[in-house]
Amino acid sequence: MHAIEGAAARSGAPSGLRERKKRRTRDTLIRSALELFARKGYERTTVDEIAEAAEVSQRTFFRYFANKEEVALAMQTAVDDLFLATLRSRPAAEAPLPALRGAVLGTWDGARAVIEAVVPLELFLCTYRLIESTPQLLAARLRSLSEVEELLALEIARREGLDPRTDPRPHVLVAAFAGVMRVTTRAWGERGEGGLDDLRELTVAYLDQLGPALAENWRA
Amino acid sequence: MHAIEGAAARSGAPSGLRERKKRRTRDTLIRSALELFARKGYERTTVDEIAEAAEVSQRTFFRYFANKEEVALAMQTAVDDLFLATLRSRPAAEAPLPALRGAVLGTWDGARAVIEAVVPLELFLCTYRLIESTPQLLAARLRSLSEVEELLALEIARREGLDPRTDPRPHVLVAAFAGVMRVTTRAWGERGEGGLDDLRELTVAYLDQLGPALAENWRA
DNA sequence: CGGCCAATTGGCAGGCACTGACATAATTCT
DNA sequence: AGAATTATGTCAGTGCCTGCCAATTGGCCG
Repeated sequence: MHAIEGAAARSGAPSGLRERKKRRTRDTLIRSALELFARKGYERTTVDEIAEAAEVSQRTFFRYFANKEEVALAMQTAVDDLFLATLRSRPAAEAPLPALRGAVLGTWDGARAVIEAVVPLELFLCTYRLIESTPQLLAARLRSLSEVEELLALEIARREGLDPRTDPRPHVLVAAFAGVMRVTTRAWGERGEGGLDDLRELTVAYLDQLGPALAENWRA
Repeated sequence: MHAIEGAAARSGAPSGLRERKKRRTRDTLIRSALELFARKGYERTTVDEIAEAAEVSQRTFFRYFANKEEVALAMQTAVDDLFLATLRSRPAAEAPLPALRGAVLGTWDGARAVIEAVVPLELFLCTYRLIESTPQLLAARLRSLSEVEELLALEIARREGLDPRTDPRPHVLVAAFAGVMRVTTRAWGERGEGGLDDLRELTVAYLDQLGPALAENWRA
């Protein structure tokens, strides 16, 4: 049950009053954790402190999140889910690369709402930089992204009617695309400041460099 | 001092008798660890067991490796160092993408010697699959690769006489390239069997798919 | 409304990764 | 050979994470 929620938070909850409370507890844990991380750093924050701030026991924390990393990455995972949903809603006629490009830009537009339903945007931005600068979190984030990549490749293969076991193009395309996206968000984070709008602009700029970068002669 | 060894094992050690003993201890720790991992799995192997198998104390283990992940990834790191060295020895006239492609193929040729100086090749291959299938190790591996990517981008920028802060092409190229390499080695690992020669073939096949995958129309 | 069923939570004990501090042993240098 | 440096061992302690069982809570039906 937790696995389902963790992979992709169902939007249409058929739930009653109980589910609402669980969601509130979860959101409170995320908010408490991210605030503590931003204030004291990731490693200098203990799970006990997070649980206490959210007024639950440590044991309950671990029923909502498999480990300390997961709560730190919770909002990024939410954005990833949004990205996947956006890609799936793209017109079937679109070619693979334009579909990915369009989905990513659409995601940056819609991410604000998803984020602010749980935490202030500023706190999300702080967390973003924290992940990049905390080895353990960066590792977990990259692993999470590799899972997203696999889903993206499967979706691209489905759109094109290909068997991803036979044709390597879906995986190759997604790998190259995801690599560029990582570099993009990384450069965005290093700029220190800048909101989601800046990220949108940078995404366009970097994606447009893919062709030139693969060209043989860079002086041309 | 450990940081230096960890980042890139110096080939020309100006060492005496002491350095040799340290290297022996380190190699023994790696071998003991990888054998235990292959036999019992990564999580079911404790650091105490590794230390005991190598006949040192647990505390000494942590003086050679910052954490349990690092010993599991030690051989991959050695291959990464070889890859960087191979790229640096490429002719300056070569364009970026051919240089990367040539370096990777050269690395697969030379990797055997580097590996077998420490562990049997078969054990390395086992470890490879273990990393892919162990979430914690995969995360650490991906983070390590992202550091390699950064060094690659700096080297490409240097070769082309560019400032990587101004021109995004080095980072973009390396990101796309590294993404394809990840997919390649992953597909190789999923095939279950196959040695380094098969990996070499697969690398060529996947890299040749980069252009087609980025093309607009896949039916052409 | 009362009470049963299922799900959520808390508390406790314990394993394991990892670290700092200090003592001991081994190398190297003079 | 003795002094200085460096590697190693031991010990205690913190923090992440898990299994287990008891207690509480929410949902449902008679």
